[in-house]
Amino acid sequence: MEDRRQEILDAAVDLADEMGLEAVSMRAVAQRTGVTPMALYSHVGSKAELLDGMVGRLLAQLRLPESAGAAMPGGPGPAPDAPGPDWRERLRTLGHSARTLVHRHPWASALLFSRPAVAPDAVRVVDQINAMLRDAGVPSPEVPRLERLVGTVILGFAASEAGGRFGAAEPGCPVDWDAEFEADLDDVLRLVEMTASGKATTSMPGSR
Amino acid sequence: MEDRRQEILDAAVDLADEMGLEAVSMRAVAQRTGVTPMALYSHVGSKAELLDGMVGRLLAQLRLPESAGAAMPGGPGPAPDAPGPDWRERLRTLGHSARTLVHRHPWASALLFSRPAVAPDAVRVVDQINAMLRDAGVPSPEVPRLERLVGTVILGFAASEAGGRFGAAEPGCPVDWDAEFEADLDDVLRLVEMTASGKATTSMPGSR
DNA sequence: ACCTGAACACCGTTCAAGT
DNA sequence: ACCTGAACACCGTTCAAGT
Repeated sequence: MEDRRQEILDAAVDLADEMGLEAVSMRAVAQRTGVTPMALYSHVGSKAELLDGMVGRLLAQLRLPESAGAAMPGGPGPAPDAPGPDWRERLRTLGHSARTLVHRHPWASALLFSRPAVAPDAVRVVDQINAMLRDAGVPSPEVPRLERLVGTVILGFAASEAGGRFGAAEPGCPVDWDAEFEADLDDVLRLVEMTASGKATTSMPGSR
Repeated sequence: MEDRRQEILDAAVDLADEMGLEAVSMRAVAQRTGVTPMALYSHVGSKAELLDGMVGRLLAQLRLPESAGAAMPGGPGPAPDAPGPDWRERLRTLGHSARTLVHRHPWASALLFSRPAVAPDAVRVVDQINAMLRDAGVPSPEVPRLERLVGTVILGFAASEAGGRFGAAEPGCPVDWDAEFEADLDDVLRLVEMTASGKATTSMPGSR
């Protein structure tokens, strides 16, 4: 029964949302689940695994924009020319979803930097971005690098907001963070376009 | 005597370098300084302040590229036309310094996201980047946003490397991270140039 | 297979006391 | 002003024992 594990993970996420990540102890999570601390170890192995599971839950619930030409009504046949949202719109949507997720769970931003994109929920996101970049016309050898760059900008912005790096800029000049994020997304899109159109000098020769 | 404080901070930095950040406890730092745990509180106030002081020490030792037309030999008179390294070279140098610093102190990347750029050592870096962007011709209202974006890309890359987000990409296809960082810097430079030349639509209207 | 209780080796921090 | 020792309320995890 993996049911119990999910229950534990959800309790831990709720606890982090309400009291902060430092309040997430094996003992506190156990109490919230109505069980003894040691009972957790049958389901999560260790605290590190608990934290991994927590970000996994979050990534799983991240709503991804549907890829172009997918999820069309009218039968299982492929519809390769169906005009789904174009890559620009999909990338913006993904960016907004990710930022919203971090707003909702600020404690997650630090963990997202420290866990490799290895869990299926994480590779799902990576694959989505790769697909967008290919649709944009980015040459194949540049796709992985650009995927990491796009992820770094989006995640870095959200982490800077959540962690406080952007905090308390100028007291006399309040910053509109929504608008700034939009402008950053614009810049990222332009970068992708430039790489796609070959205006950028290819600075990544054969990997090796 | 602020001397003792520095001694404590350095002991903590050494401890983090050797054993990781989780080994940095008040008790361990005290032992390394040859003092009782409680004696630390006269100098650092709390553990949070200790961590702040640690990143402060690191930022203070970050070697910044000399700004254009500064530190010229031959008297205190201003030499506004002295050709120091151009903004491109200075930004690359800063990027490499920051990445090298995080390589040397991987534990610092998480802290850099969670502390506002408020300490004098941090604003020193921010001001440097602002100066580079002005030299590049970025319009004034866009300078602060672009400073944050540049910082986010550089810090985000270093944090992804140090934290493990980039870890274990494809086993069959090793990635040259030095080359990737160089390519990312190229992209950032191009973005700055575009903003400077006004090719980018100004997406940040009057704040508010 | 899952859960319990006691125990071990730790934490950050407060407090009264020393010099 | 700076340091000490004891104490408080916590940690993650191991281990033997229960069902």
